[in-house]
Amino acid sequence: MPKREEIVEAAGREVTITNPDKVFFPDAGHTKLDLVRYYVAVADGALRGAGGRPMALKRFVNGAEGEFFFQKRAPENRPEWLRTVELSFPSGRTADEIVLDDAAGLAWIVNLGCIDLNPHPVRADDLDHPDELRVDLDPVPGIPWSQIRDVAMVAREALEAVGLVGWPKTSGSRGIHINVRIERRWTYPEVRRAALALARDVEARAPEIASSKWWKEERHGVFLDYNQNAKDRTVASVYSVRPTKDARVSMPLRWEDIPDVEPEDFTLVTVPDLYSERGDPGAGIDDAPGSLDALLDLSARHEREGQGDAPWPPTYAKQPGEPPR
DNA sequence: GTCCCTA
DNA sequence: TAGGGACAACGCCCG
DNA sequence: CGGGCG
Ligand SMILES: [Mn+2]
Ligand SMILES: [Mn+2]
Repeated sequence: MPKREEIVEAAGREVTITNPDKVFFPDAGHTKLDLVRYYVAVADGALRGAGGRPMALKRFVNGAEGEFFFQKRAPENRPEWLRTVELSFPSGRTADEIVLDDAAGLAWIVNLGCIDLNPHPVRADDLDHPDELRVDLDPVPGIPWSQIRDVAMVAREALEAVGLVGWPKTSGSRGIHINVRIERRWTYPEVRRAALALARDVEARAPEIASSKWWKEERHGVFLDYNQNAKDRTVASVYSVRPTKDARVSMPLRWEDIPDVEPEDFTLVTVPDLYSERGDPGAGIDDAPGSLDALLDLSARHEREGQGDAPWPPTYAKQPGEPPR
């Protein structure tokens, strides 16, 4: 019995899917081909989040329950229509990362074993100026969904206070992400400082349930992970399927729906129908890029009041003004 | 998942 | 030609 | 050297 292959047509191209019947989600029974068909069905929405941006590949070649590895450098053998862009690292090393433009690219990376999409917050034509600030809400173990949702609503108020509009989504795991479309006028360190100022403001508004502290030992409730805005960090983007038993999706939400939804409502099975019947709640994200001026003013105020930079993650060189790590 | 080498 | 092995990120700070 | 953290 030769190994079966399936040719999938997407965006006017034919993409070969090897081992289409391989079970990627044993519990739910979804195959690799199911995953490809999912992404083709929600391609416009998924590409609004991941398209046009360099991305890291997180590969689960043995399915969601298997080991994974990251791959930054695009495979040498790739279709000529697949775009890449060269990223540079502080070490001087470089990587040609994949940039998705259409559903065919989506299908092609799923064939590699990618389950979720992990784009950088920049567009391929300007790798130094993010157009997205990411508010990453990470609950510490044991925190209920109701509290995560409450912190999200506080974050919405804090964003509104500095003239910004957030676009919320379930992370597909336990948390919430709020993406903020911004003008491409600030560098990575500036966007990170803006995210830190927002995290501190949310903690000040809701000190019982929110924390901006990097050290796990000092955290409580929901941690606002400002470091996820450092250069070279990626976040699973909208409509990404996550490697959970039930194939959960990172689902864009309308703010008014947040009180009524649970993360488990959104899966590889349920989302395509929601998408075709109710449309994409994140469709307007590109309409009005915002300014970080007010949030950076808040950061400057924090600095004057004795709250300067906060710790950076491992693998980053010590920054000027950074407290002990 | 794919490539490359070897038995 | 079947099968095994290699390979697929970022790479610093602190005590 | 192990442990920090996504
Ligand atoms: Mn998170
Ligand atoms: Mn995080």
